[in-house]
Amino acid sequence: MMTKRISLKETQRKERERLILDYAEKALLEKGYYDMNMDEIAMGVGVAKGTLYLHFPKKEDLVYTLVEPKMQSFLKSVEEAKALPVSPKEKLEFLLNRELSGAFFQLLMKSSPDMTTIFKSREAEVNDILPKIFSGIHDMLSEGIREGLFDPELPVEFMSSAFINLFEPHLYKEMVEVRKMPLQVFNSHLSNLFFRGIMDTKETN
Amino acid sequence: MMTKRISLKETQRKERERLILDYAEKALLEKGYYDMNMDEIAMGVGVAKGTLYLHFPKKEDLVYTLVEPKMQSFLKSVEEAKALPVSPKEKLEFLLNRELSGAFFQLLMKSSPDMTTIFKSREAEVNDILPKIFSGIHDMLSEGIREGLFDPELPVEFMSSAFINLFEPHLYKEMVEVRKMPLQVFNSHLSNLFFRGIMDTKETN
Amino acid sequence: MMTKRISLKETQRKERERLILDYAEKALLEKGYYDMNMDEIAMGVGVAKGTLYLHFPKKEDLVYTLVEPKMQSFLKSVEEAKALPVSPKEKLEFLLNRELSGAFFQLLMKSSPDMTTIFKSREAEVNDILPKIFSGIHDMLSEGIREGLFDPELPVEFMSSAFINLFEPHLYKEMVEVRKMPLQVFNSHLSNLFFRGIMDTKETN
Amino acid sequence: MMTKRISLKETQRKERERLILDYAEKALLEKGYYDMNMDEIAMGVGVAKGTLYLHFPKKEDLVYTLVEPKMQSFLKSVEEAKALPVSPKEKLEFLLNRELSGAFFQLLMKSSPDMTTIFKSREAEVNDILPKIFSGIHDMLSEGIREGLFDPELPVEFMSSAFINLFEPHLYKEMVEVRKMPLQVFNSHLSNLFFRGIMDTKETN
DNA sequence: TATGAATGAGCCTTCATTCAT
DNA sequence: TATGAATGAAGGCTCATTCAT
Repeated sequence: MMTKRISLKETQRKERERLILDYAEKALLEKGYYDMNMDEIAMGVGVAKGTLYLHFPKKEDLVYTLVEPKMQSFLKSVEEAKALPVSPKEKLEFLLNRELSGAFFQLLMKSSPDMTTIFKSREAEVNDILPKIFSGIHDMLSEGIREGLFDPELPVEFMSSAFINLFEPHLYKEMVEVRKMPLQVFNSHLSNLFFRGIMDTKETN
Repeated sequence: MMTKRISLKETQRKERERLILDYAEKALLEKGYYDMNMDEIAMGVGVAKGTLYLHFPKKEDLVYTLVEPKMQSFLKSVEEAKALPVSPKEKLEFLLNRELSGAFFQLLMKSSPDMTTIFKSREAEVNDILPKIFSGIHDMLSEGIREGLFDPELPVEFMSSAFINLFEPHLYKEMVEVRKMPLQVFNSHLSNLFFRGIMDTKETN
Repeated sequence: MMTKRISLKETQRKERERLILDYAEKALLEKGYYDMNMDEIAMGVGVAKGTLYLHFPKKEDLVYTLVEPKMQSFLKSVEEAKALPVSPKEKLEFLLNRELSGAFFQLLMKSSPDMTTIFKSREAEVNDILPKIFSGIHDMLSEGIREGLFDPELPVEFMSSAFINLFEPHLYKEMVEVRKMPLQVFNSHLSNLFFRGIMDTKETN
Repeated sequence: MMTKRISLKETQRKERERLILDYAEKALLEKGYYDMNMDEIAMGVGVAKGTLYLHFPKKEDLVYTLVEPKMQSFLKSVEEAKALPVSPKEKLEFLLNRELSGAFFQLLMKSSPDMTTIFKSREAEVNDILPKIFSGIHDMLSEGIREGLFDPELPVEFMSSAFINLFEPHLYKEMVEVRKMPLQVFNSHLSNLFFRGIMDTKETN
């Protein structure tokens, strides 16, 4: 019974935290880090300002809490992709499929000047995650080159940066959310575009 | 004589405005909209803070004045490209070559949440320029499809968004500024990647 | 039986109140009124914050409850001293001995600007106790003057303020707590210093 | 003329700063560090809150700027006293005369728990001044003992702490400000009290 | 009765903008 | 016209106090 009550409270706490994070994510995406303010979030969620600070000691922490699991999930997908017993192209396609609609968000973040502030305050943690993501992708591309699938004249860094760019949310938003292109179709277009782009075509010539 | 003096003053005024805009551009790129502040810009340019407000009534106006000519120049390039008596592919390559190193900047801006604020305050003007840019690109791509060059299965909007993404500054920065890849090489990789990606390859199969 | 249970509860209540007061006293002395906060006290005592408010409706009340018995005890000592069948000098020495190491604390309080806030909220009570303390000391000093022991040229108010100053905790802290001077020695130095200072020495000349 | 204008502005600036410091000193003495707030000071001085921050970057700095010159002036008096070609007793009397009515204030500060905060933020500077004050007084007292004037049985630290206590503002306030005892008379009572207290009286016995 | 999550007033500080000189 | 001191609205954060459980 004691346990039940505790877990009830804990549940409510998590729920509240979820509400805050959801609202904050929306605000962050719409307004950016600086234009979203703690008052407005409190209002939006329907709690007092102080309550936010029970969950997140700083504004930075709230935002980082938002971003961190997305980076983690992305990293996890990268690692799963790498471990698949398929061709590098299929691995990367798996990754695109898995992450395009969801967690790509963090990469938007990385490009925003706002995010620099946040990431600076968590440098150690960020430096633990992001490089792993990049090197995972790098590995898959290198593998593809070694196997003669991808164009050896394109530097791997070029490919990986271009690949990362695919997760940039504007294209996704425009095509899937605005123009209602089915996600499947969007994914296949995107991977076609990219893989035809990096394919080693010399044998064809 | 009167005219001369005025035009002298006017010249000085323009010069100063140039200095302010140059410094502000650097600051904006390095720190983003919120972390660049008017004090710092005044200091950096070597004028008093009040002087900034003689040139730009709001911080927003300063930044918009920064972005606007870049959009205009981009639009001009689009129109020049369209008018060239060459294939659509070559038109788009011309555009890439012309704008990659310079004015793509504005598109970074557009993606940043900060910029939303700025653009909102100038909605009318922005809505006059941006759609023309997109439709210009759209036109060249459609032309390419009609001529059987580009894959008709890829929606034009998809192609154009992907094309716009090429100007996203991260890839450029990483490859050209950090890794010192020559701009020529970078351009050719980029256009290879893109055009192989959108090429109509059915005949090849 | 009813009474017994109540008194048991009452005992526990008092015990807890004691714990709170003890912890708060330490915190108050170390950090002052504003840097000691209710969270920290609750934590330190091992009760919930709300519990503090069952005992003391305001932070001010907690602190006043701390100070008040010390003033009372000091007053009691003054009255005992007055009633002793010995010389005024010995009465005052008794008072020094009795109170130096303990309750002088409240007087530190009085000098701190923080305490002003506290005392203002309890003006009536404070005005009932402090004047009695001062007049008790005043009486002993007057008696000593009348008996030709103390210098009649020194105003009594001067003597009494100087005497009160002896309880100022800095000297005590420095000598007894930091330099480990035995309390006996400290007391005798202090009373020597004071009484030689106020002694009527004309007859010696 | 240029110079004149500059010095005029500078004069006004100093005047304003003086007003702020004066008001802040009153507030600090009346309410203590925490109960005095920047809003109230701005209001009281008749400037906007932001203006305070043109003069003092932090609340702490404002208060420290208040306290620092008083410590410096006290130190200067100590050094002047030491250099006088008179007896140690007369040196210390000179110091009492000079500082009693004015700058002793800082020592009140030192005892207040609030001040701890301020001093912590300026540890280096404070540690440069305060020890010099104490050692200067210490030297004069030691000199007096060596010359057989002061009681060699009283530890010098005891004497010096007691001497410092004389500057404690309560006695002064009560006698001079409340009871209107002339400063001269107050000083002579005080030094009588103290010096009779520490005098070496063995030869008399 | 005891708890501790929730509250919100209040404080310090920043910075775009104004305006007297 | 150019200046830069002055302004004050707005934001992040703290903490005494309340109240549902």
